[in-house]
Amino acid sequence: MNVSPYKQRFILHLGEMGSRWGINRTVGQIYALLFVSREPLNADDIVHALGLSRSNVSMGLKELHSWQLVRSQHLPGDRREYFSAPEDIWEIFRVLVEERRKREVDPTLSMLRDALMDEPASEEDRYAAVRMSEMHDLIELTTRWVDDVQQLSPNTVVRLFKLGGGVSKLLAPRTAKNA
Amino acid sequence: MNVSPYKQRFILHLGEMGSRWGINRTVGQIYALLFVSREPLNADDIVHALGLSRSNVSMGLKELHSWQLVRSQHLPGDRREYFSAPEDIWEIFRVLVEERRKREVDPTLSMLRDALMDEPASEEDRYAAVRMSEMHDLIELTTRWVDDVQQLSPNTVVRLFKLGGGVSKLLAPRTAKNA
DNA sequence: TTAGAATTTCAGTAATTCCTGAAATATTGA
DNA sequence: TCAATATTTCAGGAATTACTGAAATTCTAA
Repeated sequence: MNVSPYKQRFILHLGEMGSRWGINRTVGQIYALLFVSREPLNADDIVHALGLSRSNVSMGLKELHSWQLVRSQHLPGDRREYFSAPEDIWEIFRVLVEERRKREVDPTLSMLRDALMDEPASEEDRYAAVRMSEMHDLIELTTRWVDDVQQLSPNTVVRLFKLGGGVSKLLAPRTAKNA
Repeated sequence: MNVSPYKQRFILHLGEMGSRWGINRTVGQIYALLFVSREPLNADDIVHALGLSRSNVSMGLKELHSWQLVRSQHLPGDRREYFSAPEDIWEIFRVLVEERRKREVDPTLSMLRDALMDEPASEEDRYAAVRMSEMHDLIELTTRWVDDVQQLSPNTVVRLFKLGGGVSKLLAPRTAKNA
């Protein structure tokens, strides 16, 4: 169908990358198509643009919805549902980070928390406990920081990120307390 | 075989999570086992501990090696190869971030760079170009920042992360130039 | 060199994930 | 309410990925 070669390249790439992420090829393609489309699309538009079956598109949109990566709306005088990716790239980024965390990090964090409640029964297990708590603490530190930064405005985040490693100069010199 | 229930829980969990990451269950289990083992293990140890086939363990270790997540060494008077996960959790974290970036982000970044060299041929493509460059810029900003922070000492990173959103107070007030 | 031990490769099978078409369900304008 | 249109569900087949055992290769101590 009529997807320009310009868009096509992007769509095919995100489809391939999809499998390296937790999503499959067609879900990646559907998202890519919506991302570069100025106007919202209905399911049949997507079927024709990408050559997928109607049911596959339905399932793909459902999955993207569960990731909160697509919005749906109705156009006046048309009873079909129209889909689009949110405009704001920062919003997209935020949602993506949050959803990946929910799926890939949180379960491990809570499993570690639980497991560390148990008393290790042997020397070996004591070592395992140390390792697991190292992992726990690192994950917790990182996710807390991510939560915190999510609260800042995009502008602040941009300035912060541009500062890069230079930010360390702003930190108070190390003391016995926070060393 | 003799993996304590304490460790078992952790190993099984990381196995399941493996599939949400880019690795499969057995690779996840092998890594988990090494991570909580004080002593390096040889391939047969792993076979017995996890009940996998010898060839599967061999392939799994190879994959972990390609991720730079395991080290191998030889013990005196034993010609078998012994495997371990690096001690330093920060080193592990750094490697993980770097490898995932290499696999999941860099290909997209360079694809976007390439694609954006082409002249969009229509109004539609012009919109696609804007979206793609938004994506490009955000990825570049983020990965550059990650590179930068990787240079800091773990201690500095901990202090920085603990600061969380509070870091914004340290930034110079917004000016016309950096707004 | 060579025999035995350690490791890797690989073809075939098992398991999982993906995708489709058909049928069922839901929605809405008349 | 009904009929037309839109959407979802789902069983089965296609495609992909994971795993195994057997054979090939590599390594090393004697």
